[in-house]
Amino acid sequence: MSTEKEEKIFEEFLAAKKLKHSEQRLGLLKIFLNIDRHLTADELFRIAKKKYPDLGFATVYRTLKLLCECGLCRELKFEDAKARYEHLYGHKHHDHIICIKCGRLVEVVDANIEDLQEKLFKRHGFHPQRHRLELYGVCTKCLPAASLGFAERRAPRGEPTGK
Amino acid sequence: MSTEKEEKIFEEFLAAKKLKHSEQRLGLLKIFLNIDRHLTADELFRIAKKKYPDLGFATVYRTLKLLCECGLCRELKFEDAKARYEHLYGHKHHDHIICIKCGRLVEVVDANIEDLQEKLFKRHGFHPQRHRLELYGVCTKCLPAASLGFAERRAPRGEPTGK
DNA sequence: TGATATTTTGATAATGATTTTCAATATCAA
DNA sequence: TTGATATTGAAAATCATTATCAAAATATCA
Repeated sequence: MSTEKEEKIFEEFLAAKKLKHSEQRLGLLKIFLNIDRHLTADELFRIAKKKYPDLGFATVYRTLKLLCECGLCRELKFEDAKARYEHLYGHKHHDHIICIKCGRLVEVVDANIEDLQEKLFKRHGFHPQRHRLELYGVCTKCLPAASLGFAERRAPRGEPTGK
Repeated sequence: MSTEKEEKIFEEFLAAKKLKHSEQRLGLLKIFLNIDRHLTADELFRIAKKKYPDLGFATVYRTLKLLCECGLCRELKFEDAKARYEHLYGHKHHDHIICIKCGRLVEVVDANIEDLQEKLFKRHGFHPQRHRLELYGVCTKCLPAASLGFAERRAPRGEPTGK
């Protein structure tokens, strides 16, 4: 997969901040861009460790932070403790619907909702910066189970259940 | 302030769950209901400690969890690490606008947005459960400062700046 | 009431994700 | 190259939140 455009963005960002290019940084970016799901720092660490056996934990966190700063990555914090990261490679702005039973994640885009959010900002005299919208519900696959009386089961610490 | 109705809800919830009534639990509820802002567990702890010098940390967390379960309290997780709690005493459902400069918080209600969210749930075959909407922007008070070139200053760990 | 069983409590240790520290190594500019 | 500076991995530190546990409080029922 060609990720040159993103690599260039990252390189330029590093240069602009007078930071240094490094094997790990670029390597992590490539690996990250080629995985199309929302990863925790730990998941990315495990995957990247295969290619870079010496890779350290902290480097993953440090690099993800840089990627967020230059707009190639977005940090998501759902209802559980750990942060997840999604890259913006071939994705436009979107919000998320999360199934509270199986953890399934759907990306949604809706112009109306974006417009309305802008209006709310204006109405309260705020200069819009960003927003976060998460919809929690039960997906079709899980609905039968839910209606069989498991609906009240609580996911541990509000974490999207399952995988 | 009369919080009898809420106290009754809590008592009945405890009874239904075969839990015991206790001085601390009711005391915390009263203190919590009489503060009209979004508290962290630690803030509530410090405040309640004045009335109950022996109060322990864990009890505050435990009680807040119970209050959430019985619907008197809602846990909020903004972009920083710690959870905040708001009671639903005299408040209907609302979302939040947060100023990323000063941390000011505004509660917003908008029927259109609620409707649209329902539609999104339906469109993707989800059975709605709850949602979370947070709008991050810069409030009027902070706009002059922002436009003076401080706009790029980063709040620590994404936490709403200031107090 | 009082005895007993069960919960709750506070203090403290444990947890788990993320950050910091620091000495060794890599990168860059001249 | 060289010297200055940034990055790295490992390990320790942080910070919010939870679990543990013995003592105290509360409920049950004889």
